[in-house]
Amino acid sequence: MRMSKLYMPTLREVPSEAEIPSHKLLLRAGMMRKLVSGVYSYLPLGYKVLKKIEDIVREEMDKAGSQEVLMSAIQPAELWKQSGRWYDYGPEMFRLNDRHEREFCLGPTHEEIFTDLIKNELKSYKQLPLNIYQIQTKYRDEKRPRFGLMRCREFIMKDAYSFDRDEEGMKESYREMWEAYEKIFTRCGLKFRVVEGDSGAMGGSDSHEFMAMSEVGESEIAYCDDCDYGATDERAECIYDLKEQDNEELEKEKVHTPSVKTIEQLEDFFKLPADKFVKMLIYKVKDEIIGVLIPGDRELNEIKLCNLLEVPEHELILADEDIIKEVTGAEVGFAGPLGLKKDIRLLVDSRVTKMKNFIVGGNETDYHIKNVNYGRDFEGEVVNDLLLVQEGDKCPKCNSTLKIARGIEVGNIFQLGTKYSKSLNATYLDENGKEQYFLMGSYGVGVSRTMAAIIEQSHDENGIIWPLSVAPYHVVITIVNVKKDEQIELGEKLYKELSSKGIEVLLDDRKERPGVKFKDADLIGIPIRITVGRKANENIVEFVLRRDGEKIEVKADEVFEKIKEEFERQNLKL
RNA sequence: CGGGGUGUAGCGCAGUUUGGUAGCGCACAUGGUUUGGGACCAUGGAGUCGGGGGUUCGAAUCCCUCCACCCCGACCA
Repeated sequence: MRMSKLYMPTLREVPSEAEIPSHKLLLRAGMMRKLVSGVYSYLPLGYKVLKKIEDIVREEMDKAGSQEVLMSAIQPAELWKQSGRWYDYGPEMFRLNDRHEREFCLGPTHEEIFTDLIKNELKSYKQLPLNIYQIQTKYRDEKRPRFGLMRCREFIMKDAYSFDRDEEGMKESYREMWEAYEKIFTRCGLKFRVVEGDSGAMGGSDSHEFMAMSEVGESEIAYCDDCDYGATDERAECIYDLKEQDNEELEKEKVHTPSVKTIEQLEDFFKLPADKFVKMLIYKVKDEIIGVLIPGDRELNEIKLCNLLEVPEHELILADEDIIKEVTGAEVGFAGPLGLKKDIRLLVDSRVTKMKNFIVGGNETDYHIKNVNYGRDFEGEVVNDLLLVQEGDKCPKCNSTLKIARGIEVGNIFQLGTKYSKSLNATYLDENGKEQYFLMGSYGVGVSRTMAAIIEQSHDENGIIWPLSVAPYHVVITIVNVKKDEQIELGEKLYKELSSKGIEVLLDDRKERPGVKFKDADLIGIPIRITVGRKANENIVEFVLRRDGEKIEVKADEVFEKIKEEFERQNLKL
């Protein structure tokens, strides 16, 4: 491709809407433009990258035995009503009516549609397992689209669905997808971790998330360097040793604590560390009031609480002032398990039962009670673990120390079980002619998000640094001065030669000053640059790698070999 | 959806406090000089000042209202 003809509107200045590197660089490099909030148009360079990522996904899915199909983005409401998700999905779903007032939505995901597709024709156990996928546009009316391609309202996703006869088969399909995903993200050049996820709203049992490690990631994960354990913060099991506790239970005592409400204020007032306190959080779940007791130095994990109570997250509401007053008889900040005005369900994190002589709110404004002990002074439903992990907690697998990091969720895999086959009545006949529900799995890759994740992990102050596997072009030939015939001739010659050998080449034949060309080449992140300049008449050019910027002079007829070396270094065939 | 902020030429911004009819840099066009890391000079084109309503002789500026966009929180590929 000749750059004089390429539609590549690069920007010197960053549009003020962009905050993170991938968003800024995609705009500056002329790879995409915003249409409206959360919806982007892909320009030639950006679309090329997207297609490269798609092709990697496609190859690995095909190799794993999945078959590609293409479904519509527009879906009838009926199927969603059958699965119940028409109501559960909420305002995230783009809904629309046709001229006959029939209801539709723009698909946020395709479990219902895939299940419906196969259920009338996939009838025998002999046809199983089946795995089908598509690469297609998804729509989610996000509460807050942000960070460019990171959280969009329209995005490109690969979604796959497996259908198996039994649990064992489903697990096998799951494992195959796991392996395919590891290959996909490795080929995209991403540093990633596979972590346990919370299956929450998708239903089903086991799930894992593929996290591209990045500071700007929206998910927090806990992981272990000494083994392969990793989990999202919502899911991670929280294990830690309590500090040494008193041997004897002391007599409890009411203490006047005027206006001392928060844990920090209490630490200050009592001159004691946060782990000597127990805090009580009060929640409203439907019509029930629930008190949750956890150690003062820890945070509650609301997802774990939701899973325990078997309610969706939006039904768990932190109690307001009025409810707290009603339950405790005191202002906010003095809640405790002793002497509650109302009989409420009390959940107690197991760690609290092991603490001795701790301090709790007195259920009376400006009072706390010290030397409180579980069992002697109060009782409740003991729950093993309701806490949010912290850096330094113990690894549940190997007892080593956990670390916390941020990640971009670029893929996930779910074991769905029979959730959708049951609600949509999708069955096959087994050897005995008996109807059985399919065991399903669903597997997503955020294709457009992966593009952003690659940039987040691979850029510098000058622009993007694409790995060869997804770069829009492998090589850019920069002609320093287009008024010099020998430079043009050599550039053109190399352009033809390399192109004919299967290398994707950009020829910078623009009538621009060299500085502009170098800046653009760096910005758009072409992995290899061949500079044709001063020594063109000696048949010598410069070979530069975008990732380290080191320049070496090579003879023009050795360029191909040098390029080949770099392909090999990046584990690519040429 | 709650909290905060912004909206003036394609992009980045000034002008708004104190009303007087719109400006700077980049980009774009033309001519010239330049040519190894975003050149310089000259000339030029480009604006419903987010929309609507109001106050006023007069509104980018004051008031009301609607909208869009961005950031922080709860959700997800």
